[in-house]
Amino acid sequence: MYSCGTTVYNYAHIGNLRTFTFNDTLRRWLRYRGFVLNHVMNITDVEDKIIRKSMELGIPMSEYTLKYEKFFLEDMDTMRMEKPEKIVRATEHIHEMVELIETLQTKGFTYDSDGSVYYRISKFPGYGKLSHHDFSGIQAGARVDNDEYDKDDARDFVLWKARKGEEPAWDAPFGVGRPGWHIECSAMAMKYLGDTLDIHTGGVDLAFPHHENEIAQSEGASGKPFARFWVHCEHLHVDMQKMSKSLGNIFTLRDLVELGHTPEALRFVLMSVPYRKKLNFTLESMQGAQTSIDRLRNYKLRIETAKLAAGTNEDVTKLAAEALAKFEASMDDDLNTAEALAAVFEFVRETNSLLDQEQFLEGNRAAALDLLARFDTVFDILGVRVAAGGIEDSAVEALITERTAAKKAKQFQRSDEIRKQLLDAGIVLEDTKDGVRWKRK
RNA sequence: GGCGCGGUAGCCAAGUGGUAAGGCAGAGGUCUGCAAAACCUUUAUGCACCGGUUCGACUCCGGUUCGCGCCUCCA
Repeated sequence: MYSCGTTVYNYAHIGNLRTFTFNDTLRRWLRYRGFVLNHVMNITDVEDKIIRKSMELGIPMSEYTLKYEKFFLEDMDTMRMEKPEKIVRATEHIHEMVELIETLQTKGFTYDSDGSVYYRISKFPGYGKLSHHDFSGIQAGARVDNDEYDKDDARDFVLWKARKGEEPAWDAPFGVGRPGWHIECSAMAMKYLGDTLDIHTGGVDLAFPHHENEIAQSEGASGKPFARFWVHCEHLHVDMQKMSKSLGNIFTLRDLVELGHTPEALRFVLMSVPYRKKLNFTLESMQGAQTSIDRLRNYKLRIETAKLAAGTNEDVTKLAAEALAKFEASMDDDLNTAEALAAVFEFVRETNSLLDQEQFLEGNRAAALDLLARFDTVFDILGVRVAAGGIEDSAVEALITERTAAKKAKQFQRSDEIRKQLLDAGIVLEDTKDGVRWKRK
């Protein structure tokens, strides 16, 4: 599997993060179903914006890109995304790109213009198939180009850009310069995954022209189908509109954390809408997501700690089996995460009621926990990360013991004091009929 | 203009020829020394509008309307 990664010229925004969370969901579900993955994701670390910004700052391009690559990988980690088996940088595969361009030259798919090399789209009949673009009405050379490039056809795209000024460049048989964006993915995908990949993913906006161009390059060179499946993640919108600088509605993970939201809440929001649908992001939905996560975590805690009567309630066994079946069927159905989530919530509500009625028995505990564990294999939102330097579990337990004693002696002032002290340390107490339960906020 | 997506309760949102999942918010309740937390119940005679097909349509067909995206870099 190959995924178009990010261009490291700035912090990733939540739209980028949606696509990578989708990659992660797909990864995890394939693994859940027993597939062994070889997942490659690229990092674009040479490109117009990067060159311009690093030159403005007067620093080497790699210094600039490494900084944002680091932030990006940190964000992936914070969002609990699994790392692809390989993460590859464009600048470390210039040789492969040059070779691919040479192959295309030999096969007559290219032409030179002012030291740059272009792909001649009219040589590739299937162009436009993936994105349903019909170019039959466009005549070669009909469009009046701007001055920047001298192309024979508006559709043609650059494979190798001739060096301009002091920008970073590499030697190649066709002149000093740097690779075009599209050739990066073709070269790296084929190097690690062969001529034909099983799955190629990316954001919808990449379908045209990026993926269309990848197909033209790879299939032009190899003569074989490039990808068996193309899977595109729809965009995330903010308040019904695409994020853009002019609208000022771009959020990064760091922005949300500063507003007091958790990364898990974002993960939940991103996963609550199937990848193929547009997702309308609102800050209100972040709040709702957190409440939902807390509810699931409370349920898990309840199942783990409740005092249960011996025996097994077959109705619960049946409910758990049905919930798991629905969860798996939903995920199998083109990763319908919304339905999968619904299956779990339904089970939680039903079994919470049974717990209230003491109909949930000791023998049912394992099945419920197994469902949650399987759910969390994919969703990964139940585990709480303990902040470094936080209060130790044993200290919490000791204070709770003291508080319980104080309560028994009706020293409510002291018990409330302890409750407050723990709350300040991020520990929430819950008095239940089975005793005191606590959790980290 | 070309191609495509979508309009489902206050909000987010699944579904799809057989009579509306789920979450959040709201309302009511249970528990409790008080709280907090938690839990439960409840919330769309109707799925943008009009017409058609059908025993039956939110779901199919035709039309209308509104919103959005791609067609240049973009996850």
